[in-house]
Amino acid sequence: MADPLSRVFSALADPTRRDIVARLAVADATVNELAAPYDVTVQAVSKHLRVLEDAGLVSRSREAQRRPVHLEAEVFDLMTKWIERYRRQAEERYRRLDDVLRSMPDADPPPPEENPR
Amino acid sequence: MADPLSRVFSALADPTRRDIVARLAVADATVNELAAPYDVTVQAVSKHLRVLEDAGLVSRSREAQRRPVHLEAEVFDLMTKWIERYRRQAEERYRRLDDVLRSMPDADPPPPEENPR
DNA sequence: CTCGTGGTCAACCCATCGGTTGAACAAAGT
DNA sequence: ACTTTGTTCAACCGATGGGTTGACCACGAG
Repeated sequence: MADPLSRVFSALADPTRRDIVARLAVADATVNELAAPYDVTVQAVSKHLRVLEDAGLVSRSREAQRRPVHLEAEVFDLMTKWIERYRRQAEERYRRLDDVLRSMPDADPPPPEENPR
Repeated sequence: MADPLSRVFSALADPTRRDIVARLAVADATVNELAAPYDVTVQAVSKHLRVLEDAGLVSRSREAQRRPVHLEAEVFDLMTKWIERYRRQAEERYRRLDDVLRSMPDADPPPPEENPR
């Protein structure tokens, strides 16, 4: 699975990984610190970090024997760009459909915003 | 994997699925139409649509024996909200770090931005 | 009623994923 | 030099994911 977008999306498809990102947004942390709250082994968390790193979401520097993990914000843009593009397109299409319905000879009463949100 | 956010992210972690979304942003389509461009079976595409549907990205209506697929834009917000939150936080943190560095009395030569990006 | 057509369900295959344990490596501290 | 602390590597395990084939169901056309 080479492509960057897939890597980012699937990296964030895991709750633990998202939580790690959330915590890294507050402050850098080491693997052990990150692993503490979860009841999985440190190795498991290390693997998670590897995934995040491969996705470009995170970087590890070296500082003594510690390896502080740092959140890399830029990659987010990749996603937001993709998402926004198709969201806009879909909404645009929705708006146009709306216009069409509105401009329709009132043959078929348009279901009056059936949307019980 | 119950939580909605995970479902959306992992739904979009697949290139084929993203492509389907991209095409549905232009116009609704049936399963067969959607399957045409790819060299996989219709069943495979049907499965993809199921995943997208479970993620709330897509809805299938019934129209004669056809089942047109429609892109649902709202779910995107879930993602963008999540992403934007942590991106802002990370950028904020970066900005603050910058300030700190700038306001530092040049006592201890701060490891001069050891960050060979 | 029967026959295409559009779509799904079911069972299976193999690769990947999240997790484990156990060993190894790297850099202090003693 | 030996030990401790932090981290990763390797091998394995069960579950899930994307794909297949083959049967099945729903519908409209003849």
